[in-house]
Amino acid sequence: MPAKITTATSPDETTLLKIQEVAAETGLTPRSIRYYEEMGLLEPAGRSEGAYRLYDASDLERLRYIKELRDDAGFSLAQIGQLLEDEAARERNRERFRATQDPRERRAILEDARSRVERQIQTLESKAERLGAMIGAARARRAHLDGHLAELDGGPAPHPDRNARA
Amino acid sequence: MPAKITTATSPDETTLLKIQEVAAETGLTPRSIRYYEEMGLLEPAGRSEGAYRLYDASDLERLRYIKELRDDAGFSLAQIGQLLEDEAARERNRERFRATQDPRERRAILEDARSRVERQIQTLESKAERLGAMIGAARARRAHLDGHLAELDGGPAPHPDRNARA
DNA sequence: TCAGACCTTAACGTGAACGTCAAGGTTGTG
DNA sequence: CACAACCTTGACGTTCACGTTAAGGTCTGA
Repeated sequence: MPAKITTATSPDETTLLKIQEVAAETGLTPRSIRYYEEMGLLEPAGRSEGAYRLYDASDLERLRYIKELRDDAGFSLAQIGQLLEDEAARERNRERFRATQDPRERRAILEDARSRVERQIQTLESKAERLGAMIGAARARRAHLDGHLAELDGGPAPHPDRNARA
Repeated sequence: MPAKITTATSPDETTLLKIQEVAAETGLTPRSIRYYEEMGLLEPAGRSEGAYRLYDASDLERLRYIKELRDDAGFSLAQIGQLLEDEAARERNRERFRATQDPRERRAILEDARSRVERQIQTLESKAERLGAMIGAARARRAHLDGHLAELDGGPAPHPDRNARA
């Protein structure tokens, strides 16, 4: 029997992984995973009787998301913590939402959630925008080179400015 | 007289700045600028008689580029070093290009330069792509919330899936 | 010419994000 | 039940990207 759960939320015990398995699955190291927990970025779904950390599918998802934010977006763990905190608030709001029937309250909850997501989008988009500008500059350099290459190929008709986007 | 130059390349002495001025201009600290030099990311255009570092316009440009790569793209200084090394190779190629008349050699130089820029673009684009995916996911969440809000507004006609992009 | 603001190198300090090692407990397979 | 392979919690080490301080040289305006 693959380890009993001490937590209440045990959806399906076959889906629970030990830390090294999670590491293999996510490409993180066990140390990093523990460190993220230490930094408050996640809590394992449960613990075995012997206090082994046990992770479920949503934990994996979260860890992959953390890795994306770290590697792809280049955020610090502190920033990631902020983003995930907003995520957590979103979850709590879902509860509050289901708990009430009052449309006015529901609207408030939804709008709060929306503003949080909006902020995340803003954060990501500003990064993407600046990255896009850098890509644009690089493409311009490439276009310039292409112009010179074409110049070597055909006649010397530079027509100095074409091919702005890929 | 604002400091004599010890280097051969002195295009216009009025454009030369001391490190603190460069710091104010670029938003970096003097320490960071020296550290980047230490890491081989740039050399000041010249030195004063008393060995003060003196920077010209192209140095500022380079430093701003470094800052962009660091802050916006989130690259490590090592990665930035790679990108700038390619940049440097590009410059050397420009010299080699002007030095020859042979179309075959010119073509080779241009194509080498193009492949370097292409690599830079690939690096940046892969980052932008993954960032874009994350933004897409966030937008989907926002759309979901918007759906619920509309549901509260008008009649309960969810139509669950619209508004994929901003 | 000289005071004060700036610069130099050298060296040590710091926070983030882990790596690594030690000492011991847990699991599950033979 | 033995035992290898995993896990636990410390605790200390390491790398990166600087910050800070020390001891001294340089620049410039009054």
